[in-house]
Amino acid sequence: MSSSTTSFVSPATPLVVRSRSLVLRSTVDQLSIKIACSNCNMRELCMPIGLNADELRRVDGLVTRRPFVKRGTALFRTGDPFTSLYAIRSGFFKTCVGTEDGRGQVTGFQMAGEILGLDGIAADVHSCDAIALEDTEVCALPFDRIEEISREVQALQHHVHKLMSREIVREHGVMLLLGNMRAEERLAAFLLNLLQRLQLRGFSSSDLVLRMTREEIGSYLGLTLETVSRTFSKFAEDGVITVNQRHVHIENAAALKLLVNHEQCR
Amino acid sequence: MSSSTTSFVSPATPLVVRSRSLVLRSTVDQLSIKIACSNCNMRELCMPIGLNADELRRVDGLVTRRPFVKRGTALFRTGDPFTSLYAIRSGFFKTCVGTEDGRGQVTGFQMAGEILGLDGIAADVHSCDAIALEDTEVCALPFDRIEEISREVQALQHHVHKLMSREIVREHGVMLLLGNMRAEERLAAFLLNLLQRLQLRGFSSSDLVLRMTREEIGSYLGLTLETVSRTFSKFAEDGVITVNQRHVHIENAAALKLLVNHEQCR
DNA sequence: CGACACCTTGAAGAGGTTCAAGAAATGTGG
DNA sequence: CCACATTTCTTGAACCTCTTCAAGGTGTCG
Repeated sequence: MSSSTTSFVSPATPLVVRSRSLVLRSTVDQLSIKIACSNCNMRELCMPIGLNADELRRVDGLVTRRPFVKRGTALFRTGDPFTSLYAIRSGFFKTCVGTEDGRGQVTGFQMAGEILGLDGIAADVHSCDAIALEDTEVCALPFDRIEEISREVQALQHHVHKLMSREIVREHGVMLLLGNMRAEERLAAFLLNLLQRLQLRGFSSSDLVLRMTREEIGSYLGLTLETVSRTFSKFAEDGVITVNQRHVHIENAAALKLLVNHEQCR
Repeated sequence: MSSSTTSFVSPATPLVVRSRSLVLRSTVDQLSIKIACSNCNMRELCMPIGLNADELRRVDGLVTRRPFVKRGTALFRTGDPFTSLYAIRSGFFKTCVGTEDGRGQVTGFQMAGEILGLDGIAADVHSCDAIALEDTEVCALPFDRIEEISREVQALQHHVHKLMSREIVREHGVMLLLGNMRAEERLAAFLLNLLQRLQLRGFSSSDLVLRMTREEIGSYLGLTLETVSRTFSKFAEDGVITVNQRHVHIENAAALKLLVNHEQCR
C-alpha cells in the first residue's frame, strides 16, 4: 500500500504505460463498435440479460470513459466526490476503509465483471479506497445516467438493485467469517470464494494466482500476515494445497469445504 | 433466540396480543388518514424529502399492510420468498445470518425508521432472519411497487439507492470493527452508534436501554457474552458508564470516543 | 413463588498476535 | 545483465487477549 497517489483516474492514457496503452487506444479508436457493452465479453457479469435491441442501445451509451488504472494506484479514494460506478474490464482491485492513524481494513477484492463504487451513493462521496492490485481497465458509468436509464429500462433498474443487494449479502458473509470463524476456516472460505468466482470466468477450479499480498489477505480476513502465511503452510503440510509464492494449487477442495462447513460457532 | 417460530408475519392481528392489537386496529380503521406515510412521524427517516403533492400521493399508496411482529418472532427468515421491504414503525429488530449447525452472526440491530429486507432483492429470497427484540409494528412495502413508483418519482428512486448504499457503508464499518478492534473498542463503538441513532430520534444522548441480550451484543461484535459482560463491568469501574442490567448511563462519552479513535490496528 | 432466562465473575487454556530474524522474490539503477 | 535495495514471505518463540468452562447471582414472568 505504498501508493500515496491522490485519486487520479487517467482520463485517457497514462504516460507511463506508453507502449501498451497506445496499442489499446488505437484498438478503441479503430474498432469503436467493440467498446459497446453489447460487444463486451463481461456483459453477462455486469449488465442485465434479456434486453431487446432498443434497450441494449440505450444501455450501450452508458460507458463514457475507459480509464486504465495502474497497479498500486487508486480508482477513487475516501472523500472523492462520487460520480460514477465502475465496471472492471480486466484486473484485480481491493477496496479498503481506513482510519487516518493506522492502516485500515480490506473490505473486498474485486475482479473483472464486478462493480466498484456503490459505497459512494450514500453520501455523494466515496467512503472507501479502490486500489488496483495490477494494471487494470475499467468502464466508467456515470450514476446520474444510470438512474436516468433505469427509469426507462426496467431490467436495468432491477439489475442495479440486485447488484447492491448482492453486495449487502456478500458483506453479511464476511461478517459471519470475521465474527465466528477461526483462522483456518477463514482462509479456506477465502480460497473457495476466489476459486468459485474465477471458475465463473472460465478459469481453472484448482489453480489460482493470488493478486494480493499476505498482508492484504490478512487484513481482509481479520488476521495478521504471519497467521495467513502459517495457515498456508499448514494447508500445504496437510496436503490440501500446494503453495508456490502467489501460485496456489488446490489438491483437495473437499477438505477445504469441510473446514468451512464445520465452522463451529463459539 | 428461543423462537423457533416459522416465518409468519401476522396478516392482521395475532391472537395472543388481543387487547393491544384491537386497540391499534380500531385506530387504523377510524383514522385511516393517519396510515399514510405523509402523516407518519418516521417519514423523514424512511422516505425521501421534498416530494410534491402528487409524488407524495403516489408514495402514500406504497404501504399495503402494517403487521405487528411480536417479541421473539420473525418478520422473515432465511429462505422466505422476498416480496417486500419493511419500514420499522416502532420497536427493535436484529438481523442474523446463520449456519444450520450452530448459531449465527447478528449482522445488525434496526430501530424505528430503518428499513429491513434489502438482503432479499439479490436472490428473491431472504438471506437472513429478522427477529423482533420487542413487540414491534412495521410497514410492508411491496418491492415491485417500489420499483414501479421509483421509475416515476425520481426522488424515491434515488432514496432507495441511498438506503442500499448506506447499508453497504454501514457494513464496511462493522467489518472494520470485527477485523481490527479489540473488545473495549468494539463495545465503545457499539454504544456510541446506538446513542447517535437514538439521539436522531429524540432520545437522550446519555441514557439508553439495551433491547438486546449480552449474547446478541456479543454475536454482533464477534465476542462472547462473557467478554461483553466483563467489558461493561470494566467501563463501569473506570467511571465511563453506569450499568444497571439493560439500562446504561453514559458518564463520559468523550472517553468512549477516545477509545474508538485510538483503535490501534494490529 | 418457582422456573427460567439472563448476567456476573473467576480461573485455566488456546488461538492468534507480536517481535525478531532470515530467506526468497521482485524491482531498480548502473 | 548483474548487483543492490526493497518488498514479500516464512518460521520461531514469548506473550496476551479473549475464550471456555464453571458456578453463583439477579431479574422476570407465568
